Amino acid sequence: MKQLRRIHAKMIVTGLVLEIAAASRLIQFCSSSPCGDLHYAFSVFTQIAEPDVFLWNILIKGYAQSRETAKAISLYREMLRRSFRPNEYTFPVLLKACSYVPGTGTSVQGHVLKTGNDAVVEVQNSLICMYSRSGRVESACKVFDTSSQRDTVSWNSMLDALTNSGDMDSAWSFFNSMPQRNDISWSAMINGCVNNGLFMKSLELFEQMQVQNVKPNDRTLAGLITACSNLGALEQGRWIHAYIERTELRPSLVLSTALIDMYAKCGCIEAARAIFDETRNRDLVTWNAMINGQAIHGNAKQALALFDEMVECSLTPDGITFAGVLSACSHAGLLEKGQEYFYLMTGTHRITPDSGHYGCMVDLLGRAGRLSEAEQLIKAMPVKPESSVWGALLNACWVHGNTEMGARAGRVLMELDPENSGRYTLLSNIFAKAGDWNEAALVRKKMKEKGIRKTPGSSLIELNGSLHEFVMGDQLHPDIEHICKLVDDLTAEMATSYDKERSEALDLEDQEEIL
DNA sequence: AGACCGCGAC
Repeated sequence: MKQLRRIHAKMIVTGLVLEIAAASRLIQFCSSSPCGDLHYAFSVFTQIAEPDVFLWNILIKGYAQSRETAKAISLYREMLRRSFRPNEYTFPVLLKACSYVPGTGTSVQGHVLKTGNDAVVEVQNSLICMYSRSGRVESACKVFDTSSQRDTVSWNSMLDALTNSGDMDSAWSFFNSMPQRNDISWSAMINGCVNNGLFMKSLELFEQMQVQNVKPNDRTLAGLITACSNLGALEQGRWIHAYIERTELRPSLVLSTALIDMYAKCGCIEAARAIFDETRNRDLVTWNAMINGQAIHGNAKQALALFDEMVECSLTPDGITFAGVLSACSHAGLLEKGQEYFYLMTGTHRITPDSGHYGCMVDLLGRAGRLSEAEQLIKAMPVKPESSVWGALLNACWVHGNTEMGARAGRVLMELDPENSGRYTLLSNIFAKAGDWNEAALVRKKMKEKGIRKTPGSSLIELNGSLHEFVMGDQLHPDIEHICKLVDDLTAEMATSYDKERSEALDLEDQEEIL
């Protein structure tokens, strides 16, 4: 930009700015280069008496790409007002902006027809994407079905629209009927599976993709890593990591971030940290992955240190950053710190907290025994509290033995989350703790009547490449005796420092369920 | 003269 300004100055002196060809190059650079400056481009643009369609187009593109969608659209309106005729290059960039501004897409489609650009394949494809992004699959389908010509992009865009809508059955048959597939088709299908929770399926697809000799791109690999995070499939995750190191000189930022998240979620916080330390040009998402990873592992100190470090690097935290920071505070019971961050988030950064943020605050206040403040906070929430928020309060009521508030929270939870057996158990335990055995039994009866059963707890662990699964109460593991002995020893060790109040004896059935 | 469509990790 510095050099560019110098050139611009020279152009003004020589009168070259008035030459539209020269000025165009200047504006093109400012609006599309990553180190450019959109406002600068705009100010040069405004000084041109007779801009051409090309100039309008690249400015609209600049705004659409930098997410200033409203500005992109108002620029387009201005262009029409000044009687410029949009061409085949105008619509693809404009429609990108339209996906984010409700109600604009359909009228732009009208302009496409009126200006005779409806047969241009890029324009048709952009329409499909626009409808897909605005959640209107049927309209996307209609454009696809009636389009005069289709290229690979058309098919891929339509596939993407189908997976976005969650209709994976249609997506499957569409994928199988495609006349040609490239790496992007495969990555669209793999990511579609991941986004719809079909993690195993996505790994299977990757195998097929390799059989067919299609080279995975960054998007494919990022999707697969996400699948591994969700499955806790560390070994597969490691394999993909090794694959990346084998095939790329340095993993892209997106891949590094996905790997950090995967290792953290699979329990390898050190591996996550190692990648984080090696990652250059970390962005907000990278920091968020690491902060949330430390929070998951209960490392409050590290999470908060990372937050400070991130701010020092002049990055602006967002709602996800604070989700990690607050949950770290909540795990460690750091009430004052948590409050500090909550005010930093809402006051300084003007971020609207979601249910998760409130859940952390309710948990913090509740554990500290400040139950009425916790309840007040829920009542003052501008968004509808999810069940987890009331769950945090119910838990606090159990810890601190507040029966009345517990009953109130319990009632809300029976409405909000009637299938969750844990809530019934906790509420019943609150009554039992207060000696109100009638109420305790009543809650249990209601639970039985509704046929709610406890989902058996299960855990998976991968050790030296083989998977060990434990389901609540099973005795199937070959080493079960050894494992139980170790658990007993650990329990005994913990009991010595266990909060006396919480270990208060209830009847045997209750004890089982709490554990 | 110069450009346009498919992909977003927390």
